[in-house]
Amino acid sequence: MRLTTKGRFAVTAMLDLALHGASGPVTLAGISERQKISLSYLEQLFGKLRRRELVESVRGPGGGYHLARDAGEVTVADIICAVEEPIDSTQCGGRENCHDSHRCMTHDLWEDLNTAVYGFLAGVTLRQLVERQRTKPVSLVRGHSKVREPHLLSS
Amino acid sequence: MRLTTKGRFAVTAMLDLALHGASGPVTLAGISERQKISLSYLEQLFGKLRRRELVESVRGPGGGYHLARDAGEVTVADIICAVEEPIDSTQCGGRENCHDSHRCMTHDLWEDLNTAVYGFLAGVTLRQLVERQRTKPVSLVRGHSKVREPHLLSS
DNA sequence: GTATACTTGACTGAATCGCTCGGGATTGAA
DNA sequence: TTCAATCCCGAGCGATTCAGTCAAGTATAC
Repeated sequence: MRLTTKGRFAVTAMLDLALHGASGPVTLAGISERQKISLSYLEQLFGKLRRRELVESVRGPGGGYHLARDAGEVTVADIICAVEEPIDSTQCGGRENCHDSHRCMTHDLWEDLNTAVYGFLAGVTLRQLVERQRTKPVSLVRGHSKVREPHLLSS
Repeated sequence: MRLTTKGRFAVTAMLDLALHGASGPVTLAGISERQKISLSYLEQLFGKLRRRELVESVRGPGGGYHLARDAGEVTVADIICAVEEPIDSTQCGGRENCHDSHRCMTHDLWEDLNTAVYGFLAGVTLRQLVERQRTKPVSLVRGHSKVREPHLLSS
């Protein structure tokens, strides 16, 4: 599990899709304008999201994208895994080439941390993000010194 | 908060340090050999770890590195933040250039996810990893019990 | 003095990131 | 039937980061 701005773009775009998807397909041009993400870059990202069956496309005029599943069935982990390059999590590969007493220490350690982070993000659904976005209208930027929303953590 | 193999190398190296630090300073050459990480690359990583005051160095023959604090006071998040490049978490920067109704949606969303992941990793200490490594079969890191204040994650 | 070990900085090939460009293919509407 | 909107796809590009090398230091123990 890798975390870069690429994943953030994808999550942002999916959230936009969920927010605007009520009235028919959402165009990438719209997302591009609202979220200030390059249209061509969005096309790349949505190619991956479509291949992972997180979104479905409607071609032709009036077309666009819509979620392939209910927002409650799509997690942040799904989205990030769809677009991020896979990380090569092992150098010993769980195979033969680690011999000494610290065999696979690296592997186990990182795999566990990885799993934990993944599990965390897999507990956050798009629906949660949508609701959080709707109930918390935008005012706070800097004054946000509060502890984070508990429902994001409890997963 | 970015997650790549670089952070994994650093965590692995710090864990090795914690495991072997009982009998004096640990040399990078030793870590390199045990963990199969390039010595020169370790030098770079430990330069950053030292500047962040996570480790201290002892020069000369018999020298090496040791933890600057108790293993229970060093978290995985500390280590990763020390070596990973900072992610530019905003394009609107919380400033003027986001005008429409979705102002800062991106910013808030990602910052919250970021904070949550950070908080999770900040709940895992080096000591926990050491103990888990020593008593092998213990299941998991999952014990991030309490919510933490998200003070300084933005940089 | 010399060997050991940390310290620093420049550099490099490969990969990835974020993005552009130029073309397609498909479809609804005029 | 034509046209425009929209998705689809691949090549390529400049910048950055990754992971690592190389070459020089400086400090210290012996």
